[in-house]
Amino acid sequence: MRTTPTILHLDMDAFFAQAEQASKPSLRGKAVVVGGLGPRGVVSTASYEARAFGVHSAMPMAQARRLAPHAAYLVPRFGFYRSISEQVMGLLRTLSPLVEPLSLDEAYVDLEAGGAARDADAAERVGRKLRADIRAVTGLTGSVGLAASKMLAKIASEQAKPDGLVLIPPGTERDLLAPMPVRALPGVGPATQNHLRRAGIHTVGELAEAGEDELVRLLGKAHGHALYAMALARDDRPVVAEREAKSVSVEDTYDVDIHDRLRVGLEVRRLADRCVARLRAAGLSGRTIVLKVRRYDFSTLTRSETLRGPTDDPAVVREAAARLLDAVDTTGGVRLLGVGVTGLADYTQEDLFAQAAGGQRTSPGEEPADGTAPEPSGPAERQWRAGHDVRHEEYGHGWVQGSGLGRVTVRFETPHSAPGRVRTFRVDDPALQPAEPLPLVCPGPSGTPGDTGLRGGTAA
DNA sequence: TCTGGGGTCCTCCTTCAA
DNA sequence: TCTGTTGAAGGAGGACCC
Repeated sequence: MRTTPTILHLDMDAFFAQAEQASKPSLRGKAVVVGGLGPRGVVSTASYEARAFGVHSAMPMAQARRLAPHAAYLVPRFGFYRSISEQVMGLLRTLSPLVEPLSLDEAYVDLEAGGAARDADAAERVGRKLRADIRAVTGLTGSVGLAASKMLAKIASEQAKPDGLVLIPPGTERDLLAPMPVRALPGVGPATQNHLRRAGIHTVGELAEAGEDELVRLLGKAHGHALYAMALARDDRPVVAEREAKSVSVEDTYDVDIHDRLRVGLEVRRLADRCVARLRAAGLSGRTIVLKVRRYDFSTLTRSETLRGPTDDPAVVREAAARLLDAVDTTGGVRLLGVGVTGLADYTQEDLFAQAAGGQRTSPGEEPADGTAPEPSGPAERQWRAGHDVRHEEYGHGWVQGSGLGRVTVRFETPHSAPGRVRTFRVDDPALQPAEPLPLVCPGPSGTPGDTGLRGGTAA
């Protein structure tokens, strides 16, 4: 492991919620919850104001509404978040060629590889400037952790949140980790925590004391070894810029359980087509088709079939998925269906199976650019989704605050306006059209760096 | 309370061929 | 010819992450 804190972990603060607050002045300082708004939706991100009510990620939306009934509830706009993410990742790549994105709002950077920093002071300067640049370019805040390994850099950024920077000086790692709960370590979830609790292990220090053999006995070989190393603050994993996808999948949870076997078959077919569209868009094909079924009682099963060769043919994937479905009992109803492809190969490779099948190819519909599921087929009536941008011929730019009963409510404001007024229209009002999100920062000669507050007791 | 969607990795079991 | 061993590959499920 290196001896300088030159691995940087960036984590944007409550990213989706913060982006929505930045684009909607009336929501600033208010509780905002982003997630699925259907009866079975869960919270993707809650703003810090919403977290004060106990709302957090992965919580069922119904529970969030009980805890924070006055919060703004919005559906995610992945296309919008992706465009902000690309700006942030661009800034990171100016620091080093070794940037490892973990998601839209998180990444590791190896500062040493880019020559951006060789010691603690330089690393901290780079971290401060990065936070200022992110604020100037995107208008949003992110937290930075700096340490000598990926694990510690991530723990540092967690401590820095929100809107801060924490550097863990090399040599202090074990003392810092020892009193922390085992859940602070990456890879320890509720099940592992329970396992360890039953063995009387609650903190990272106790984990280290337990010894490697005991952890392997409790948790299995891979997990035991890995956890013991982390408890001793040992982590040699390099920052990896390019990661190849290992699987592609799509799944849908239905608002109401599906009982009709015919309908289940049709949904599996649709999912297979969507999965192949994603596969092709990535220039991939795959050998193993996976069907996922979650039943009415939340029990989940998967069935898979490996073909003789890789395919990206929708007909082949549809047929395999249908065969797998034949072997699944769906009486009682299903709440989720999914289709995936693993065993991926470059799609330039010979597609043996498609050839064997006669090579007939159909063109499934492309996924929307924002990666969300297509609208359910139904009446041709336009759907106004909460939080999405619109433009009105007379009133200008705004966003959908809510819709129902043939009416849509729009708040007219932009990222740079004062909080705007609300007006209601018929859902089919021709003067109202969907619109693209507006930029959060006015393009100007140069941005004004924001607050570069440094927080955390261990900060140098 | 009632649990999304898209992934990765690990473990355990079975089958099959050498 | 029969039996036992071993390793790879496939298949299912679970835990975890954002």
